Amino acid sequence: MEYNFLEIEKRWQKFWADHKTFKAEDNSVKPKYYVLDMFPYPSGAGLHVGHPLGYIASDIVARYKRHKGFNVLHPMGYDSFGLPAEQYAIQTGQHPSVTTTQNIARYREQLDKIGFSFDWDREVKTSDPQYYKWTQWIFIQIFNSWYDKSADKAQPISSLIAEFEKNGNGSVNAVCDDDIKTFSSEDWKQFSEKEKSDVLMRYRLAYLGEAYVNWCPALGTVLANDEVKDGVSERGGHPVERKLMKQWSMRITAYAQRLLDGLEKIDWTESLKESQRYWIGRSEGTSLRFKIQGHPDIEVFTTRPDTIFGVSFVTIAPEHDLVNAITTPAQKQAVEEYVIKTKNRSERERQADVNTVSGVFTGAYVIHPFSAQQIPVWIGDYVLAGYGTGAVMAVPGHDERDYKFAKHFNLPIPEVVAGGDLSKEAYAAKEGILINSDFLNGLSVKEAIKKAIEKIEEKKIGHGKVNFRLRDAVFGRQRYWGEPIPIYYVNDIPHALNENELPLVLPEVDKYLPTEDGEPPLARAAENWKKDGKYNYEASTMPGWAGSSWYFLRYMDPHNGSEFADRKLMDYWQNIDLYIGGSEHATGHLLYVRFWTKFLNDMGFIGVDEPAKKLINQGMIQGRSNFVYSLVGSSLFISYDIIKKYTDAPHSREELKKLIQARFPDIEPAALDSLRIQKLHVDVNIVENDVLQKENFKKWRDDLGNATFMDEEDKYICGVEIEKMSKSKYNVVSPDDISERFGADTLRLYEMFLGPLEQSKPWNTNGITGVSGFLKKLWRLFASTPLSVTPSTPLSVTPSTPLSVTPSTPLSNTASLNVTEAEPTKAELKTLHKTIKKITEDIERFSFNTSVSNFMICVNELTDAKCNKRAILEPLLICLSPYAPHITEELWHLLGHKESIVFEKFPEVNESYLVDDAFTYPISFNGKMRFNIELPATLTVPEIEKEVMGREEVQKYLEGKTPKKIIIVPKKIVNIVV
RNA sequence: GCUCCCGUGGUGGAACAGGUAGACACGCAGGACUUAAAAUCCUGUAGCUUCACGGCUGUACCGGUUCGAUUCCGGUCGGGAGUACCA
Repeated sequence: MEYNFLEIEKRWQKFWADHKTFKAEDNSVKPKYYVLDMFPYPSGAGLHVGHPLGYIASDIVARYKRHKGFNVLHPMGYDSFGLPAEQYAIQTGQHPSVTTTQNIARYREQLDKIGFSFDWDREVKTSDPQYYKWTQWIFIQIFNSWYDKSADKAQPISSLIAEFEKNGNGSVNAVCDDDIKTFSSEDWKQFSEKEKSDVLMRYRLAYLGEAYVNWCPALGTVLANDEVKDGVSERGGHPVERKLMKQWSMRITAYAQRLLDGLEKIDWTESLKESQRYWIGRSEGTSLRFKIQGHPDIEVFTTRPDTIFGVSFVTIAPEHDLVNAITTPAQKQAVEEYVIKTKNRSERERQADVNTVSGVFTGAYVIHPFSAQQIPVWIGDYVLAGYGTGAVMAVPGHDERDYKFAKHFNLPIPEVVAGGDLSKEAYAAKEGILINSDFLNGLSVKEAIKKAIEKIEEKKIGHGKVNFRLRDAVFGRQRYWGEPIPIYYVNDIPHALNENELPLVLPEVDKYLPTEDGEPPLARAAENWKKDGKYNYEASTMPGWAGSSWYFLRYMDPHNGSEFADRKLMDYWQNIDLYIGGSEHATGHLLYVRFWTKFLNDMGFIGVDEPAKKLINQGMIQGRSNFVYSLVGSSLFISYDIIKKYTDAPHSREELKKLIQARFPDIEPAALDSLRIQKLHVDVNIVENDVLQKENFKKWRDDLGNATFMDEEDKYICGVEIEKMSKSKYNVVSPDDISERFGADTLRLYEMFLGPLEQSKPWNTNGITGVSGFLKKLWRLFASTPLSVTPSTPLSVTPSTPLSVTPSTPLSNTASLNVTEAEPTKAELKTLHKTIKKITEDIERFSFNTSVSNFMICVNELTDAKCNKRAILEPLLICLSPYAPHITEELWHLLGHKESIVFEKFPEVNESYLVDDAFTYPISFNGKMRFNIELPATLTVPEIEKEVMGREEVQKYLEGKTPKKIIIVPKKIVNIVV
């Protein structure tokens, strides 16, 4: 009987699908467990071996938890809106939905071959109108809300309107735009409809507002901060510039503090929490107003109010509102030139040379609030318009950037905190004693900060303030392939659609490009794409992160047509117990999904305020590229080991020439003469253990048919480098190929065996024979005949057995196996229970690589013991089934079971089998090992001490001296300190 | 620059709470079976030293705490990830 994995895996995958084995129950008395993978964007390239890594881990946990008696929710879906499908559409004219559907089908086919236990009935696709109907609905809820600081939660906008009508906005404590004028209830009632709408817009959590955004001209759209890396777009790498635009945004800043606090109670990795903390960027400081003759005050934010007497100038951003107003006629030209210059610099240039100091004097002066001195106002692009107030009080003595600026423009650098050497550099440390600072003199920095805030508040020129680095999230995208924003305009006033008008379905367009006058592609929609036939819809669409910000909830009730999900179901499933995905989503998706969860919780739609209790970032699997070395001008390929030997020094190159000439006399003289060697990527699929398969290589490309090889012992060795897995590098390994050659179970085990889940590592197929051999060994434990007298009769197990065989009538029967009903020995029970214990611990702490090792140890021991007893093998199968579901299911049925192994209870550890009769203690003196003593394992610590001290060898070593201390670590060691 | 993570054999990696470092696997070497190959099985495999028993050195480097450190603390070097004029 052979282990025919291809036939077995296909058959069981079909069985599970037909029987809906992995259906999650909505009404269950069992405890729930929700394991979720970050759903993929279905790209055209299909899956490579790196993609399923996290899915395999989550699948193991899901299957394990089922064995442990949990009702498991383990769904999968697709984040199917996105840029690549749209760009493909622009090039080919093919509708993105067509490409997306094809890609999804391909993904599904590949996923199915790995034997995942997903409940496919719950599949969601963000581009499905029945899904994005509810994305739009949630958008409307956010649009119809404002953030009440007093209650510290979102509230319906109707409550704000009621307050305006009653009392105006005087006592409203909201997170909103910061330059809203105060109005009374009478004022409010006088406002026109448009004015009312504008005012409300400044309070809404989803709002249309003017803001500096990341504009990407090449993509023709705005991008969120997390979609921009190093000044270029994350997708495509196009330059990005700052642009003032009217855009839909989300007031995520309202949730900054709660997003920060929430991190404390969730089990995510420290590094991930750290990057979210950094992204949110809370800083405590003081807001402070400087008076300026004839103009509104200039407000600054500082974390160092203690250095107030060290201020020698004030710097404002080039985009600051007051730039034009305060500039004196004499400076007007210089300022204008500077402002235009900085505006034209792309964000990337601006970031690239952060060390170049630039700025210009406005000619204006502010008055120092305490010393009453005149302080010059400068413009500098090191001050960012978007952070704080866009203005800083410059303290060159104690801030590096101010220091550089002052040095460059020869401005005074007063010292107000003792401890540094200001002739060399700024002293920015927050320690030291204040000097030259009037009422702050002699205080420590900490005390001075407190005192300065007191004085500032006393003078009513400012107050203590917390600032966040986090900016509101731009929500509109000038793209086609996204959710339409459910807004229409009547006389330029935006209105949200009603629930019964959803979904607002994405209209057909003739082209997927912006219109000639720069409107987003949706503006190309036919004339009749209008609300009630006359009102224009919003033409921008939602960003990629909209659909993924709540999908974990939709899985709980994916087909609900009347709500985004039923509250009862959401209360049962709560939130994700284990979430697995890449760390690249740390400051994007993972922040937005927390934001929406908190919002939905505020509004009472859901009962949880964090989406995931535990999160694991799986590492990236890199590609392992192979190279061949061609002699330019010839068809000769030289093996890497020869290249390595002969290319370092010039004289060895001469030797190489001679060598080539000796072995290949017919070589083209010109090629030999120049001896240029070109390194070329070679498809890793025609390389085995870094040895080139020459025949396949010749067939790989047409021009290689007459390739000749120079190598040693007929082995052409390829060069190796670790790179990102990509088609162009010919280093993509497809999971399909691995499954075909070794089986899906082997693929699953090997991906886990490769190393810790969270670590990035290169894919290397070389080691796979280890796990493949392990499964064969396991099979032989059941099917071989090491003990039996008569070999098992070979049943009709031809590999071509048709799939129609229903697994409830097993392919063959127990007779074909060689498993006995004999009583297991103590040693066999120990092997089994040791394994159960280790595996349980391994899974509970997500250490999948060690658990694979532990299975191998177990099977090795059982093979050595020639153990083929049912009482040992059956529990082992259950333990292994989360990892290698197909082979275990097959053997389980061959053992005569009718039910799927999926529903079996996970075996419990019986500790009594693990207790040894005797235990060997290493005895050390002062930490140095000397010898071992065997003692009964049941002894208590004092008994061990007594026994050890009674031994002749110990006494001999002590030579009559009394030990100072005896340290006994039960089951480990006895250390005697002399 | 800042923040976080990590440095263990030829390789991937184990060592979970400070207690016999190198489990397990790959690779390599030798052997068995075979006409041969594949497959399978057995033995060895950190370094130095010893005929051998054994001994010594070893977890990037330097130092500390401890009877005992891969593990804890301080410093240095090297690698990776995130982030970047955030006042």
